[in-house]
Amino acid sequence: MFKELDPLLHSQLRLGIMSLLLGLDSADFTFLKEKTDSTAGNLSVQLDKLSEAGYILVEKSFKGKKPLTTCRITKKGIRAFEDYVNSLKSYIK
Amino acid sequence: MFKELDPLLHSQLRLGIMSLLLGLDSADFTFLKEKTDSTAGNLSVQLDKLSEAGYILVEKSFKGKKPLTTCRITKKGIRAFEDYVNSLKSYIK
DNA sequence: ATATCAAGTTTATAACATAAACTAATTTAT
DNA sequence: ATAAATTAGTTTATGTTATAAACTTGATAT
Repeated sequence: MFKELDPLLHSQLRLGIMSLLLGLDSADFTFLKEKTDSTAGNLSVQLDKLSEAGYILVEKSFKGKKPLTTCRITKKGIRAFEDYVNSLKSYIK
Repeated sequence: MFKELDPLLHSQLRLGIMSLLLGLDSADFTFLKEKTDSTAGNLSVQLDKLSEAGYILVEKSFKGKKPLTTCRITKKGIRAFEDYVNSLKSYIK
C-alpha cells in the first residue's frame, strides 16, 4: 500500500540540502545555509547525518584564510533521493 | 526557494492517513490501522493530532456492541493536503 | 588591544514518533 | 460459570529528532 519513507530524507532541511545538491556539482556551507534558510547549527548537524549515511561527501578546506566546507551528493545519495521520491508517490497519488 | 512543509502532514503515518481519507467518504479505525500497517497506539495518537488540527473529523459510535471510530477528512484537511503536496514539489522538482 | 565578524561545532531543550502497557467490553473455550 | 483470548481502542514511557543557544577559532577592522 504505502512505501516506507527513508527517515533520513523525510526531514525538511535534509531534503532541501539533497534537493540542492542534486542539481549542482557541489555547494559550500554558506550557500546551503542561505538557500535552505537554516541556522548554522542545524545545518551542521544535518550535514553530518547525511554524510554519515554516505549520502553526501563533505570536504573541509580553506578559502584563503577562512574555513570552507564543500558538499557534494554521492551515487548512494542520488539513489536514495530517487527512491524517496518514488515512495512519496504512493502517498500523494 | 523551498516552501515550508506543514509539520502535521510531514509525518509518514499522518500522511498515509490523510492520503487514504482523501479518496474515501470515511474510514474506520481498523481499516486505517490495516492499510497504514500501524499500531493501534500510534494510530490513536496521530488521529487525535489530525483531529485537533481540524484536518479530520472523528466520530465515536458503536457497531453492534463494539466501539466504532469513524474518520473523515474535512475541507480544511483537503486544502492542507493539497498545499503540502504543492510545497513538496519545490523539493522534488 | 579589543571588539566584531565569519564559519562553523557542540550542547541543551523541546517536540515528535513509536512502542509498550493498560482499559473495558465481548466472545470463545473449559 | 469462569477463565482465556480477542477487539477496539487509550494512555504513558522512551528514544529520536529538530532546533536553538552557546561556544570556538581565527581573521579583520578600530
